[in-house]
Amino acid sequence: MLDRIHLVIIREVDRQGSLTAAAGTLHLTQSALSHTVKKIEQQLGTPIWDREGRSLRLTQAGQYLLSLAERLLPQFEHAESRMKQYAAGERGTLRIGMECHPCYQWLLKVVSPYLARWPDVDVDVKQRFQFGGIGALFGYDIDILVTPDPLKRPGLRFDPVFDYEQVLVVADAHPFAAQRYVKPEQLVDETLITYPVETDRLDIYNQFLRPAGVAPRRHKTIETTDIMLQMVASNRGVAALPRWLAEEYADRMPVASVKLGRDGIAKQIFLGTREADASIDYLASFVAYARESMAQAPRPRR
Amino acid sequence: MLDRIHLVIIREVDRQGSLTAAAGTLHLTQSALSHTVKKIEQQLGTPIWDREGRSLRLTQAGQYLLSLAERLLPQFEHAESRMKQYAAGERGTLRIGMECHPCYQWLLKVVSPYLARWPDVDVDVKQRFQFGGIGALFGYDIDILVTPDPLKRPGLRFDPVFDYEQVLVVADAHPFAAQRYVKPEQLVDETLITYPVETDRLDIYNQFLRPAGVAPRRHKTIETTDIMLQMVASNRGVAALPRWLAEEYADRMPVASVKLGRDGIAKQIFLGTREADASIDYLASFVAYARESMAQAPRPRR
DNA sequence: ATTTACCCATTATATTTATTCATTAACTGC
DNA sequence: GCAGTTAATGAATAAATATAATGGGTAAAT
Repeated sequence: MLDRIHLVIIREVDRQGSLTAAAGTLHLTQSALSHTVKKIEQQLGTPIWDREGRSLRLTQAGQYLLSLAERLLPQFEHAESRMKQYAAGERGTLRIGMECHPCYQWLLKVVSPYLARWPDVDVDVKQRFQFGGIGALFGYDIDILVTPDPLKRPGLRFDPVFDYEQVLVVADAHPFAAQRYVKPEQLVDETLITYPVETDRLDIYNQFLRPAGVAPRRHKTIETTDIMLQMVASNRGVAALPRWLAEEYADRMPVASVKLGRDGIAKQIFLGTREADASIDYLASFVAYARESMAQAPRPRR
Repeated sequence: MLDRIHLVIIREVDRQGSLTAAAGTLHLTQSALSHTVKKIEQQLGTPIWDREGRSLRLTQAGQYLLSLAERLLPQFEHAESRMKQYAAGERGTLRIGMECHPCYQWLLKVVSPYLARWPDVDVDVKQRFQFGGIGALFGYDIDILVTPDPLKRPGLRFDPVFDYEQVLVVADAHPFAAQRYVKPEQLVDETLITYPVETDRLDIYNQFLRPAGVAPRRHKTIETTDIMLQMVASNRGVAALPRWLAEEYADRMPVASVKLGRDGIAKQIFLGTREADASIDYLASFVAYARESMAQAPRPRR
């Protein structure tokens, strides 16, 4: 029977590059590993590695098993840590996935009262996903997904938690700062700074530039909001961010917000959860906190 | 260490309802099971079942482990059958998921030459998904998804394989049969027959009725295409189906197709695959076959 | 060409772990 | 209360797993 330990071995041999090295990290002798490996290959009826001289290379079957291992082992590991938490009388870990760069600062505000209310729940935030946020939700890598792109799918549920307006942030000294709003065409001579994601996930492209058929002169990507705004402040480019975030920075930096188009760009942030988790109280509670935390925020039309 | 066998036990005890019964199906004695169960609960540090008299009830921890088992065990089982196929020199099993009721008949046409070309690949078709087609694809329950709703997500890839027109099928005797096309308003006195899926996945609602703000007098759902068309033939209602499918039936049943709206409703079918599987030749080959099989079909504008 | 350092496979042996048998205790329904 | 089940336990045994010691092979260094 293909067993967890076999997947562990396959993964570890792949990571370490050799049976001997893997034996070390697995606290086994090389001989022991050699034996189990031989046995499992016999049981499966197909080799997992091709022996090439003194090194191993995964066969096609082995590659499949490795991908299986990478997929299943984290779930075992998470289950075990969860059991440990049950044993210790704790409630569990809330794994939050973020698909929305600037939301991080908002998240912090929600998390802090939440942690106070649920002292025995841990919160873990992930920002990188192999198969995107939805994939992570389906794959049980995270329990909650923070995203601006909800995606109604059977088994998933998305709750809007707050509305905001996406605005253009420019230096105080920039001519746009005095305008009531900017038109798409005005950006053709600007440098646009965004987070490093595909352009078709950027609203300023989807809802502003692309419909008008224009593109900025240059497009730079920057990971962090702080650096991004420093660039904007020093007039090296313009950026699109949520208004509430821009206004926070406006207090301490020479930047100003301008509407994107006459009506502005209205956005919403959603929390995605699995319907199967509906009965987990501390999870539902997080959604409730998130909703409340921004109940007072401006609500542009949908 | 939480192991596969433990998940098997948890699942089997849940299915059988008692340790003794589970021991039977697992080919173990009751004693053996009792010992392992005790040991694993010790290792995890938390009970999996509450002993209530002589029956067991899952604790919260146990419920989590059961859901883990239902999620992971099928993957182990599939991996093993796949290994068996490698061992036998076969290529594998292509698991096709269908999210498109009437596509079944089209699929048969693609599968038959495919099976001839890949005699050592098995094909398996699934039509029910716990978390929808996308979830099944992410969760490695299927390898290919046939769907009219592609969904660009990281890690997934969708290829259009054919275009078709969605038409209204009515009885020959029906007044619509003589019209060049029907208008949405004309359906208000009709009974609409569809497959049993949510209305927001039905194009006749999304692209025809809802934009015009009308609804049919009655809405019936039927699982199978044959029965659906017999209902239509006996003038008990009208149905929306692909033109190529309707025309096949028109040869042997008194039914006719009418355009939906002046321009008709253009649709496409996509095959979804995981990008991680790009190198699996027999999988890519299926997509190629699917594409070719309908290369001669009419291509309405996108 | 030879040495050195690795690496994997094998055999026989030792140890640990899983399973069974036999028995007890506890519960359910009659 | 009794017959019929069910789960838990302890000691004995069977089975699986790990180890030590050794050998053969490969690649890089001398």
